[in-house]
Amino acid sequence: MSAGELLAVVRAAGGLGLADDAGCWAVPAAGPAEALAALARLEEERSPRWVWWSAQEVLAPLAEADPGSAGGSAPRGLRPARAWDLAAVHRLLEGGADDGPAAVRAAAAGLDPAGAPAPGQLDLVGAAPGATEYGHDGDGDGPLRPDGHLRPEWVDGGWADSPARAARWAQVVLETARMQEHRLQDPQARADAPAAGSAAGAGGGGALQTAWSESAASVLAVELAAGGPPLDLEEASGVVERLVGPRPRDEAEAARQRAARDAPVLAALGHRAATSGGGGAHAGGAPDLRSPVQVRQALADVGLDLPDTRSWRLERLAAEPGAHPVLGALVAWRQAERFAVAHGHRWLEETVRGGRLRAAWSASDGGAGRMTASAGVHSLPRELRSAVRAEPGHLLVRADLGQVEPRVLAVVSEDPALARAAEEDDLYSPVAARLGVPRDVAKIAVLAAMYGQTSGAAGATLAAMERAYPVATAFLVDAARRGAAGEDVRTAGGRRIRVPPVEEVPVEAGDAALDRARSQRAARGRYARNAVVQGSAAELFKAWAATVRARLLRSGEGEVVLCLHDELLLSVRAEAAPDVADAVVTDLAAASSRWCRAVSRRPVRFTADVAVVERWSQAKA
DNA sequence: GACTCTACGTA
DNA sequence: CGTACGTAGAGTCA
Repeated sequence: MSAGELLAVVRAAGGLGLADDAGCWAVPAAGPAEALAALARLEEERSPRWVWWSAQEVLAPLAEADPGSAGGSAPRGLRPARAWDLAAVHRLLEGGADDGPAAVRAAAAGLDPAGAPAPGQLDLVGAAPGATEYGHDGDGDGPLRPDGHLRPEWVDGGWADSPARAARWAQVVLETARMQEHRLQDPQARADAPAAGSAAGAGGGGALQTAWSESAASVLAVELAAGGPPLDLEEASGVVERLVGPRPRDEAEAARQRAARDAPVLAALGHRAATSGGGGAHAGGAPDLRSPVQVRQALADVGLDLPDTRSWRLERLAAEPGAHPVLGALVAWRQAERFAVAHGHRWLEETVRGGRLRAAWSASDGGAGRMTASAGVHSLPRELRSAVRAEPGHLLVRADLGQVEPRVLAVVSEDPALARAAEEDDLYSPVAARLGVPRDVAKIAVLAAMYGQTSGAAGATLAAMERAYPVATAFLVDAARRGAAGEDVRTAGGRRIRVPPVEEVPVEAGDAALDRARSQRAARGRYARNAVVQGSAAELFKAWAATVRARLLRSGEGEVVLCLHDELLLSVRAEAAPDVADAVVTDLAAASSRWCRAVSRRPVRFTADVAVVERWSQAKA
């Protein structure tokens, strides 16, 4: 077996099931530590491409069990160099939310997903001994039903719970990967929604590359969950105290603090503050500031009739001469309240453990397949970023992709003029020259084209955009057209973006129904138009992140601690930081040119700002 | 308890 | 009548 050959693995109570092209076998292991040792040995000796239902399922328990993990917060457990994640590839091929084994197998085998066993469903017919239609199956309790679907008893886990059975389950895992591989390279299998780029749509190596990097991102997501951004708890607590006050010792004190925060706003509204004592939010008829309805009414009572109470509206009014004092007070209250509720003391207690921000990470979420994180890690307020701080002996390397979405648009649309603009460090300056408008107008026009914005200043420049970059514009218009018709689209790497079907409206329907249908179609169009760019950008980002991860894995110099759509944050040993910073740029060049070759005919330049910092908040060098 | 609405932080 | 995400509280329905 040479490096990179597929090796399927399944965990079971008494050990592991493994399968490669030569067959399947069981490896008994008394506990997770023994299982980890066995897998680590295989990684060392064979350097395979690991195949699993999901990285999460296999890797997360091993990380927990790693005996070398005591004290350290670096990634633990098995650190695979290569993976094939059936769930990740399934999401790529099919879209949708269900990426469990039953759905994955059904799609890979080209079976009707409706026939797949639902979770918890007993397959009485298939499992019944002597059932005639399955009588030819000499393996009545095997992993597969004669119709090709998985047997529900195996899906639920109970029946694969010995090393020997796990080995047979691993055989199924391997076979499913081969099926996915075939489908990835078969244009017929993906005729439902043509790919954005040319190469991926035509099959070939491009699709495999995407499957590999999406699988690597899946591994990275598990490692981010076990690691994550280092947070200086004392410093973070200081920031929170400064912004929302000291940590309350009990609920009564918390209520007093809330009342104290409310008081200035209520006073400006002409109300006496509610007396403390939790629950009595409406004392003296004062409005509940946390209720948008009551706030709007209260503002109306002082002569401010507003359509809603959004902060940007309040801020604009507050800035006017002679503005009502409640406006400024309310804006300040909103900021403090928001911070207290979303990133306050309770948040610190719940999400910081062992000096790291602990979150659940998903490698491909939402419509477009971006990485997501829970616990508000992706919406960490700027004020807290100074507390994301390198651990002793380490430094942070932060790297941002520059203008990634218009560059990605150049790739997926294969627009030669936009690709030429991407040669510049600042893509928008040649675009501005070509459009004959100032740079900031050009930037708005490009973004508006990608987001489907038609109103305001951007709308006026759209026509110029269309003349200057007809290929890119036509690409976006076509994606929007498909979306508006309720048809699926695909990203550059071939990710299927499911577009919900549009509602049919009978001709005799009233104006209101027709308006609703029109706005629904427009919304679907904007969604699809944006998703092909945003989703393709997510793929490029993950290819880059996977390349960086692989380098850090080989060198042992550090780890990825945060992925934020177009930004990477690494924790690396201090002495290695300058070299790693250089390497991240090299890795982008390698990953982006590989990605461009895989998904299109046109190379496009990508850039990154990289800096070595102690704190995340520090400016790029 | 599950759901929608409003709101707001990030990209 | 610019996209995506996660989160929280108020309010509604069952």
